[in-house]
Amino acid sequence: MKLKDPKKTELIYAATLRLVKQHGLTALNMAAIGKEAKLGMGTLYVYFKSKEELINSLFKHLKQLNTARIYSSVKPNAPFKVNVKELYDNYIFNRVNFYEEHFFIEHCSGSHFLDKEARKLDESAFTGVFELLNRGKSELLVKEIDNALLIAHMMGSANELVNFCMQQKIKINKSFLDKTFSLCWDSIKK
Amino acid sequence: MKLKDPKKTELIYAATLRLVKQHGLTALNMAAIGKEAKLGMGTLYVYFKSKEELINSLFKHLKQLNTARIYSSVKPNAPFKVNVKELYDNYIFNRVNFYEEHFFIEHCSGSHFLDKEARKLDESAFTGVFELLNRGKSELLVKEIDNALLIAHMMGSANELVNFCMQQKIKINKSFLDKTFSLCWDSIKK
Amino acid sequence: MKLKDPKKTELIYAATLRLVKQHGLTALNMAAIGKEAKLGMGTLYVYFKSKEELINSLFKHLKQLNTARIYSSVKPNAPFKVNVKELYDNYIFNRVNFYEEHFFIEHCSGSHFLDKEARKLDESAFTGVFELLNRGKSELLVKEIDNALLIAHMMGSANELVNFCMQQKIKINKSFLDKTFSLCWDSIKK
Amino acid sequence: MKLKDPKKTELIYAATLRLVKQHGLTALNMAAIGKEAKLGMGTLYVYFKSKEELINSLFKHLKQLNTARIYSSVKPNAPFKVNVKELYDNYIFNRVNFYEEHFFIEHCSGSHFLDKEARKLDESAFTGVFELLNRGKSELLVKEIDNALLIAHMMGSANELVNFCMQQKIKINKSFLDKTFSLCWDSIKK
DNA sequence: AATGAATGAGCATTCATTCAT
DNA sequence: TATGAATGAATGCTCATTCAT
Repeated sequence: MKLKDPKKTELIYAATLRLVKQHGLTALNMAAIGKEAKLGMGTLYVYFKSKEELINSLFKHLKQLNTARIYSSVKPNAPFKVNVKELYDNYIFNRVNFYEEHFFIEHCSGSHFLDKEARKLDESAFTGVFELLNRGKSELLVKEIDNALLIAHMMGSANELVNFCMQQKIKINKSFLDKTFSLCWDSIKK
Repeated sequence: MKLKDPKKTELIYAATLRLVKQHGLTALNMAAIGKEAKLGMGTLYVYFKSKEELINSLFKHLKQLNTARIYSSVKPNAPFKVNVKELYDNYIFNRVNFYEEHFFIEHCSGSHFLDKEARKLDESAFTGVFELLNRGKSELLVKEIDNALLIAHMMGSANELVNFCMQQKIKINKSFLDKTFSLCWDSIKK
Repeated sequence: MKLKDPKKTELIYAATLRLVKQHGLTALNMAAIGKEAKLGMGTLYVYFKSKEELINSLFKHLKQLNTARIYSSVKPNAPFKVNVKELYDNYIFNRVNFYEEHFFIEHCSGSHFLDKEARKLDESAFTGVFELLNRGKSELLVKEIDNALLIAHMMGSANELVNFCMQQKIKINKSFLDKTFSLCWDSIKK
Repeated sequence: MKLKDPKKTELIYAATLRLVKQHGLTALNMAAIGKEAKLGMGTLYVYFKSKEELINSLFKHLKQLNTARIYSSVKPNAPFKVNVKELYDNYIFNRVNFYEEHFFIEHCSGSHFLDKEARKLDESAFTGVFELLNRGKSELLVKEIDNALLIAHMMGSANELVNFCMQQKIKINKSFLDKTFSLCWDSIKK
C-alpha cells in the first residue's frame, strides 16, 4: 500500500481508539470509524484492506510505540533503584496518558481479530527489563526469583492501580507514585 | 407436561464461557452458543430474552459466585498473616480454576453489552478484604496505606501472575504460591 | 378431528377475533391466541391442524353465520319496502354488533391465508337479496339496474356508514337508520 | 461519488404495492421487496430505516397523492351537479386505476404497522367535498343530512362498486358510470 | 386431551466490503 | 484518491409446529 496521506492513517487509528474506549471493541464497525475520523467509509479501504488488518495494524503499532515509550526512561548508567523507580513512574504515566491505547490492546488480546504475528508481539517485549533485573540481582539488591514473576508482579500491580485511579477518577501525583512504588520496591528488594 | 429445565441455564452459561474463551467475545453469536450447548437456537430464547440479557445474566451470576468463592476462605479467628495467605492462595486458585469465567468477565467489562446494574456490581465486592486489612493495621502488621491501593496492588499482581502462568502453561503449585505470596507480603507488611 | 370440547373452538375463535381487532391480522400469532384464549399453545393444534386452517375455518364459520343472520330478517310475505328496510336495519345492526367479525373477514380477504374454498364463499352469499330485488322490479318499485350493482351500492354505503360510526364512536339509533335508509331507498326506487 | 438515487424510493414503493396486491400484506417481507424491486435487500435500508418505516412512508405518500388526485377534478365555477359528477367519475377512475394503492391503504389501516401520524392522516382528507356539499345545500339541491353521512354513503357505494368490478373483471365505461352515478345522485338530491 | 418447552426455518436488520462516480 | 451508495452474507430474533410429559 502506497499511503498518499500518512495523516489519514493517524486519523483512523485515533478514531478507532476513541470508539473502542467509548463503546467497546464488540460495537466497533467500519461505518462508525469512518464517521468518527471524518472520512468516507470507502476511504478506510484505501489505507487498510480489511477491518481485521486495520485492527492488527493498529495493535502492532501501539505495541511498538508502547515498548519504545517504556524503555525511553531506562538510563543504564544511573543507580539501580533510581532506574527502577524511573521505569515504574514512566510505566504508570504511560498507562494513564495513553489509557485508550491500553484499553484497546487489552480488549484485542483474546479477540478473534488478532493474527499470529500480533499474538506473538503481545507476548514478547520485556527483554530490557529482564536485563535491568539481572543487574539488580548481581548487585544483590533483588530477590532471587524468576524475572518473569517479578515483572508480572510489578506490572500487574501497576496496571490495577491505574485502573483503580481511572475508575475513581483519581489524579495520579508524585506522592501517589512514591507510595505505590514503595509497595513494589519492598516486594522485590532483598 | 414438559417443565423448564433449570439445568439448561447452566448448559448455556457453560457453552458461552467456552466459546468466549476460545474465540473471544467479539466472535460470540447465538447460533454458536446453541450448537455448543447442544440446544436449538430458539431454546436460548426460552431462557433469555436476548443476547444482551444472556450476557448480563451470566456476568452477574459469575460476579456473585466469584465473590462468594473468595470469601469462603476468610476465617476471622485465624492469625492475620495466615488469613491473608489463605485468601491469597484461594484468590489465585480461583483465578486459575475458573480462568474461563474471569476471561469472560474481563472482556465484558468495557463492552457495550453490560447494563448499569452489571456495571455497578463490577465495581463493588471487596468490603470483606477491607476489614481484614484494617485488622492488620490495628495489629501493626500492615503499612498505613489506603486499603484500596493495597488491594489493587495485590490483586493486580495476582491477576498478572495467573495470566503469565496460563500463557506459559505453567502449573501453579505450593512452592509457586509461597514464592509469589512472599512478594505480596513484603510489600504490605510494616 | 374429534372435538372433545366444542366450547374450546369457540374460545379460540373469540380470542382470535379480539386479537385481530386489537393488533391487526399481521400481528396475529399462535402463542398470543393461546394466551388470549387461556389455553396452552399446544391445545390449539388439537382443534386445528395449522394456523392457516384455524383462520380459514373461522372465516368460513363467520361467513355462514353472517349470511344466516342477514336472511333471518327476510319475511317473504311482508310488503317489499318493509322487507328491504328490515334487511337494511338488520344488515347495519349486524355490522355494528359483530364489528370484530367483519374486521376479521375484511382483513382476511386479500391475505395469503385464505384457501380456494374460503375465497369462493367470500364471493357468493347474496342470492336471497337477488330474489328480493327481482320481486321489487316485478312490482315496478325498483330501477331496472343490474342486481349486483344495486347490492354493491347499498352494501358499500352501509359498510362505510358503519365504519364512520365506529371511528367517531357514534351510537346508531332508529333515527339514524331511517335517515340513511332514505338515501338508499331513494337511489334504488323507481 | 455515487449519489442517493431518488428513483429508488419509487421503485421500492412500486414493488411493495405489487407484492401486497398479489400476496397480501401478511405475506410481505423485505427479501421479497428487494427482489421485486431488483435491488439488494440491504439497499432498502439505505432508503428506509425499517420495514415499519417503509410501510408508513408509503402509506402517507399514497394518502397525499390520493387526496390531490381526487380534488384535481373539482372546478368551483361549474354547476353543482356537473361538479359532483366529475368528482364521482374521478373518484371511481382513481379507485380503479390505482387499485393496488387502495388495496394497500385498506390493508394497512388496522394493521399494527401504522404509527399515530399515519393513523391521523387516515382520518382527515374530505374538507373539499364538505364545502361542495354545503354549496349544494345552499342551492337547495341536496338533502339536509349531515355531510359526513352523505360522503360515507357515496364513497362506500363507489368503493364497493369498484371492488365488485375488479372481482368480476368488469371494465368500467361511461355508461356504467352514468348508471351508478344516477343511484348516488337520486339518493342525495332533494 | 392438554400443556408449554423445544426446535429450526424464516424474517428483519446489520455490516464488511465493493463499486460507480 | 476519496466517497458513500449498493450489496448480500451473517446475525439476532420470532414463531408455527412438534414433542415429551
